[in-house]
Amino acid sequence: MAEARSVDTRERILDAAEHLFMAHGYEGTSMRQITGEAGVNLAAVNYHFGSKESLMQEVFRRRLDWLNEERMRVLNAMEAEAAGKPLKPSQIVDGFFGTLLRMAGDEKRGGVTFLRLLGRTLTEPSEFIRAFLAHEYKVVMDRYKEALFKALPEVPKAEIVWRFHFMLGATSYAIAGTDALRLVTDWQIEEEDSTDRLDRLVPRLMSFLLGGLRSPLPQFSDAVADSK
Amino acid sequence: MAEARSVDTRERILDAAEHLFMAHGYEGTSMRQITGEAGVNLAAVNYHFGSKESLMQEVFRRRLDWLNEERMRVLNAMEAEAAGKPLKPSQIVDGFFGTLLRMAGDEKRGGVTFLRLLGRTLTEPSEFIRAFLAHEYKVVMDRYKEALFKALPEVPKAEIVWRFHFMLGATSYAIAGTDALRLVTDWQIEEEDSTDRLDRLVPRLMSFLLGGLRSPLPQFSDAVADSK
DNA sequence: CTATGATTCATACGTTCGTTTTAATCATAG
DNA sequence: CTATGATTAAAACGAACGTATGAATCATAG
Repeated sequence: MAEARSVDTRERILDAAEHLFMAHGYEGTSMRQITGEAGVNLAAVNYHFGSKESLMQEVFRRRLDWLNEERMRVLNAMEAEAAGKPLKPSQIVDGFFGTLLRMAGDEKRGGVTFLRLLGRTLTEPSEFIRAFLAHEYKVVMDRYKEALFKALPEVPKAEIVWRFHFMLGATSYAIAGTDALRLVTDWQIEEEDSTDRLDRLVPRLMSFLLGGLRSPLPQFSDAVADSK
Repeated sequence: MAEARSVDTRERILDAAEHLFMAHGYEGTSMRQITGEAGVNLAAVNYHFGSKESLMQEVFRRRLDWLNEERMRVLNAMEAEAAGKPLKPSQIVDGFFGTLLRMAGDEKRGGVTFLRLLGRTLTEPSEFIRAFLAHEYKVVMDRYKEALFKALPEVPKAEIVWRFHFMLGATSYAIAGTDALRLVTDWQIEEEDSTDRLDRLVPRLMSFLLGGLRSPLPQFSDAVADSK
């Protein structure tokens, strides 16, 4: 079997697709752009992946498989160490979001490009993408939610789920918008080079997420006089 | 001038476009879908708006003009009341994000549909949309950032800008993902009807945002031994 | 060296896209 | 009632899309 060339071609296509999907979105990227940037023939995508949709899924699977396994490894290790006792919220948050962010420093795992793609894709309208991501994420997400339930027994589960959701959003923006929202915020802050910025983003975001997660519970205006 | 029909048509197109852009994204929505749902002729969009891009801009302008003016009104009123003294962070956050969220309860102003569209679009890849939104947002954003700088004089400005960014992300997800991430999180929480959910979302999110905003400042690992 | 299967290539297919054109229809002013 | 300008309608445009086809090219097994 002659796989030497095809592996190269596959990888080149995945890299180009990852980059272009990040920059222009799924619908906004054409097969001709992808094969053009990858320097391969137009038909190569359908030959190696079958379709554009399958290519997109493979782009994500290539990175998410590792990420989710790593998250599982980290959580398992922490829970083994704790020996049945609840984990600290900061541990759990770091296991889920910190692992993700540290992935950005690893160019072998896609670096910031994939992280930005992921950040943007979580709000992507395309149905099949959301369904695919939901499926890929579900098992890990459930484990981390359970850990949070255990770590914060006095907080209603609904509240924890909401705050997990908020944390996802803040993280997604922190990644995706590292340059996207620079336009909006205009920054005017002392410039840091990108690796430096990433190093500092982790503690910055982590501090914000933990502050939000441990914030006092909201008081609903109908808390006493409940109408229904 | 016979404007009776054209106003109806314009509005019908804008409503359909708002809904479809929210559901399938800008690139994922075709002119034929829009005119089909609006019940108007295909050529009507180009007649009334000139192009698909201009239509998209008009969809946003119709809502954002009011929103940003309202945000300005609220901020001006609060600052007038404070008479030079710094505002409370909770006031500022509520003025910016609370105003946005309460817009969702106002069906005349687009309701949840527009809010979801906005949430998703802030991470939209299309260049012209981001540029347009940045332009529309800049003035208001700057005023609110200044207010936060004044309210939190002991916090470095860079940190405030980052946290504003994080808050935007959390809010965006809170809106856009009200059903998008239901797949991912699987919820399994007691179901609330949608108006009830929105009523409760505001204090929930506000509590999270304020917790994050006022969280202890992050400690950078190189804080003491600075290499450069 | 040749045969074989994997891969690459140029090219074309059928659709759908946003936009444009030209004619029909409408509301209203004179 | 008729003329006029605004709006709607039907049809078509070229371009770009994702995909499929069949021949050329490659690496390797026998």
